[in-house]
Amino acid sequence: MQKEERQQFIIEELRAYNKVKSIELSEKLKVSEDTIRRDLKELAEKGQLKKVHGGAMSSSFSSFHNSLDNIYAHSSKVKIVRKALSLIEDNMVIIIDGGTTNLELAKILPLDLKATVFTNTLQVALVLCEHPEIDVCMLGGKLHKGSKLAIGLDVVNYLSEMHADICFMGTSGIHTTIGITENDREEAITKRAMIARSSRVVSLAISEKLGKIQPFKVDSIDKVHILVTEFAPNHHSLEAFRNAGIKIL
Amino acid sequence: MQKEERQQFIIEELRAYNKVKSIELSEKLKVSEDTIRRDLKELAEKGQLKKVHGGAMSSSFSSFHNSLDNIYAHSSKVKIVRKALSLIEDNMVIIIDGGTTNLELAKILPLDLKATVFTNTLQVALVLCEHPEIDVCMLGGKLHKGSKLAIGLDVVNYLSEMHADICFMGTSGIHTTIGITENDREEAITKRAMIARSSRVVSLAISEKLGKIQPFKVDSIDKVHILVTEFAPNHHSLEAFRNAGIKIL
DNA sequence: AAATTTCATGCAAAATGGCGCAAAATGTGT
DNA sequence: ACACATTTTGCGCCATTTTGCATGAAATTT
Repeated sequence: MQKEERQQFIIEELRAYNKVKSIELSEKLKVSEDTIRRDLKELAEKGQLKKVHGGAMSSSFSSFHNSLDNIYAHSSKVKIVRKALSLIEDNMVIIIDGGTTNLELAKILPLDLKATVFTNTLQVALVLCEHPEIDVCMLGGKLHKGSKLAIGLDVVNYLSEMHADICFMGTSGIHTTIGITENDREEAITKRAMIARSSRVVSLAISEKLGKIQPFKVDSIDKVHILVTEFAPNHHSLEAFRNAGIKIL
Repeated sequence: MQKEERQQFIIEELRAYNKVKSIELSEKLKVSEDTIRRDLKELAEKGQLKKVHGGAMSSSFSSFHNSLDNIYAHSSKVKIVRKALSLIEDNMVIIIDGGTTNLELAKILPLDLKATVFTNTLQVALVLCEHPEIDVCMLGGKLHKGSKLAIGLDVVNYLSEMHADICFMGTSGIHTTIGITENDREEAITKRAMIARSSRVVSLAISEKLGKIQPFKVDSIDKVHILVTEFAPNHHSLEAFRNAGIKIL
């Protein structure tokens, strides 16, 4: 990957998210942070972005905020997806479900990852289109407006004909005895189908979802193999899940 | 392998990937890197690409030149979709295909329009999610990265089970005798399926697509019922299409 | 205040670019 | 068919660019 291409990518990231972090860029682009820093310096001199501690932001956006962390308020989700990244290897078949945490996962995937990804959410699909080595398959069907994801019969039908190595589940509620729950019936059914077609099920859940119960049951707790939260694995509130036989990351 | 042939190949690679590396070209073309360098130098002097360290990039891709003629094209697209709007009524079943013009159409749809819309493009689906009265159905399948739309067997299968009142076709090339053509085979097949399942087919085409021919045939010209361009309906360059029995808007 | 993270600088290794030259290929006129 | 000019190509040599690492300073967090 040459310099110009990298810088082009940085500009695009900036257009999309108004902010970039040096570390994340270096992970995505597989170069050292020094190189990223040099890129940012050059682009800053050309006036194409504004450097800030830890990264850069779109120069037009900068007047409103002056710290990256204001923009990165969702840092617990970033923590989660960083950990989840370790579960992904080249040539996997991956299902990525809806939810903002899963969207963060898609954004942080290395640019050169080779994989086949099935997703029912529009934004995840859009982000993955930027990855040249990933085969993206959109699970089609009636769209749920709020969450911008496809749900219902069409998705379930499609899923029934396939199999994935790993499934990253968005989580509205996860409870040690009740299991996984959702607040929409069709969404619950869709998730259940995803679980059924995956060798491994990973639940990405910010801590506020732990112990929460939603109206519609997705599946029992033993279907979840791995739980990833922003807490350290030995955190006390994860005790019950560990006892339920779930691997904690 | 002749020089011209090589340089042609480089241009094509550039069109496909927007970037090329000298080493890879020298391997693919079985010549020394020096030769490639000389080719790139010549092409750069002719303005057909932009040389960068380690290879070259598509010159249009990098700078604002691109965005400038986007702005120019944008105004004609807005003209087109304004006219196309008159074709839409409440409670219709609508297919919206890919392309930037169709995206403009989606953006301009009245917020209170009641309709069922099928689309295979991610951005159109996202825009339509903001419309509370529109049932949006995403046509799923393997995604074509550049155009961010679902193409291929899955889409065709899904279409075969439905029927729409009207279909807004993105247009890469439309020619009075050759018909509608596309630059991707699967995209062509997908469009053909859309046409087959719609009572009325509308081609939204900025003038530069008129008379253009792409490698893959979608369907014959008599499948198009209505043609919408930025020109006034009596414009001379639309004469041939009117004679072909197409209604001009 | 201490610990961690990020930044700047210098440096060396690796990759890439540029130039001249000679061999090979191609074109041209007789 | 032959000699000669022109173009194209590959190689060697060296300059330049790029990159990663080490070190210490600066900024930020705990």
